This record gives sequence, structure tokens and C-alpha cells, in this order.
Amino acid sequence: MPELPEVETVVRGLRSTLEGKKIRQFVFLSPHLQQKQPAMALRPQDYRGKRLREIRRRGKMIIFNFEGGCGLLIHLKMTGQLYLADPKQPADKHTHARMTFAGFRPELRFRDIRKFGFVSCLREPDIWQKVNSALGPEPLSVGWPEFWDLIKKHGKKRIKGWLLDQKLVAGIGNIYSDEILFRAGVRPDRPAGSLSRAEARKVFRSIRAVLRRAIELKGSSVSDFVDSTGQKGRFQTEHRVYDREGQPCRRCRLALIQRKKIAGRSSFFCPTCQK
DNA sequence: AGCCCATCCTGTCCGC
DNA sequence: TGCGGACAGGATGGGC
Repeated sequence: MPELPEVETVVRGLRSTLEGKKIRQFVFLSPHLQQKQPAMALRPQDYRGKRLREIRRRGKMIIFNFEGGCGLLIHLKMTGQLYLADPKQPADKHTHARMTFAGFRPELRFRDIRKFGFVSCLREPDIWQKVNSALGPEPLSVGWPEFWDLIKKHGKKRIKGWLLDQKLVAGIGNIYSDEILFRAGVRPDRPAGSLSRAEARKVFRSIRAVLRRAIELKGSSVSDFVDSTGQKGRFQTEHRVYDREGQPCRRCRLALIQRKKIAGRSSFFCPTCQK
């Protein structure tokens, strides 16, 4: 669910409403989040009274920075949600953390059915270090020379797995990698290094086009993605290949979309339009 | 180096 | 209608 466009959508929504607000209370509601804290973690009660300075995204990670140098590093993984809710609405068993603000009625909830996600209470420098050691450049700001260089350097990897590797380019997941490769006309099982300069250039441009359009439509709601206000995204209506196995290609209207396991994930492509 | 697999966890869907 | 198994958008670590 949450890949770069979905995380960006959540971050934009939260940023406009929460930046500058003072924390009244921050609590974990289930023990597993506490158990996932790294060794140098702060405690939730350390955030009381702190002003939320900024909310940022890096790859699929969400970063909250507070005054005084403490922060939160959040990853939604498969089923995580971060949204504002009326405190009167009861939180269900999948809601694992809650944050309330001074002079602002809605509360921020972290909900995650599969419990793969995390909320780490860390100081800013620790977050910065963790994020930058785990993630490659942002796909919307990486330049063509660096992109081409990375393609050449990791040319033995298949392009699908290449796009999914967060250390190469950060933020692309299974849905967008398939949509990007369809738009670029490149089969997902091609070794990255086998792409011509022109093909790599097409992939590079498709990354920007697909991600930008998806952000415009507030992400894809394939199963349960919702933005910071609980609204669904609309990019799923523009998916060309993802989850369309056996259906006719929307471009050539002839071939049927195929499904193949690549890099351990279901990959969808058109055998005619993608070479 | 890079692939495949299992793993963390819960819900859903499909076939019998 | 119930039940077991496969599968799901992420990321990691082990074995080959």
C-alpha cells in the first residue's frame, strides 16, 4: 500500500494541519511498538509539551522533528495508517499509538493491522543517520547522470528488483515499479545493465511521470490506504498493469497482461508492449 | 553480487 | 457455511 506517493500524500496532509502544534500527550496503545524501539530510543513521555517543528518524508519513511532535537521515525510498511480522528470515535484493536495536541481537537492515530510498521522515538541525528544509511537518492530529485551510473553499477540486478531496492532509489514499491516499467516499455525481468541508454532514460522519465501523477491523485487505494483525513486515493483507476493478470492490455488492446514472480514479488507486464 | 526463501502478522479470498 | 491454504503493498537476514 504505502509507497512514495501514498507516504507523500499522508505527509502533506499532516504537515498542513499539525506543524507548529504542541504535544499534549503521546502514548503507545500496544506493547509491540515499545518492543520494536531501538536501544537509544527516547520514551513517549519525553515528547509531552514539545512543539512539532516539521514533518518530512524520505523514501517511504516519515520523520517528525520536535523542538529540543527529538523526533519520530515512522514506517507504515504494508498496512500502516497515520490519520487524524475525532477522539470520540473509539480506536479499534489495530490502533497502536495516539498523539494529542494542545488547542486542537483531532488526535493523530497510528493504525497497523499486520504490525509490520514501526514508530521509533529517536533524536534527530540518530534519525538522520539511520535514514541516510538505509536509503538511496529520492527518485523525484535524483539527476540523470547519477541514475545512469547506478544502473551501470548494479547492472546484474533485474530492473524490477533494482527499482525495489531502497538503497539504490528510495520510495518505489511493487505497484509503482510495475507501472513505471510498463510506461517505459521495459520487461521487469531484464537485467538493469542490459538496458540501452535510451531505455534507461525512458525508465528515468517514467519514474517521474508515474510518481507525480500518483501524488496528484493522492496515491493508490488498492486495499485499505487512506490519507491523513481518512480519504482514499484515486490513482488505482489509472493502473495499467498492476493486478490485471489475464486482462487485455490497455495500450495494445491485444495481448493479455502476464504475471510472473520476480524479486520475490508478483510482477505484472504486457508481453507485447514491454521489450 | 544477487537470487530465492522464510519471516514478522492479520485479514481476505478461493476452492473444496 | 465452514475450513485450510495461498496470498497481500515492505524489508531483512540466511543460505546458496
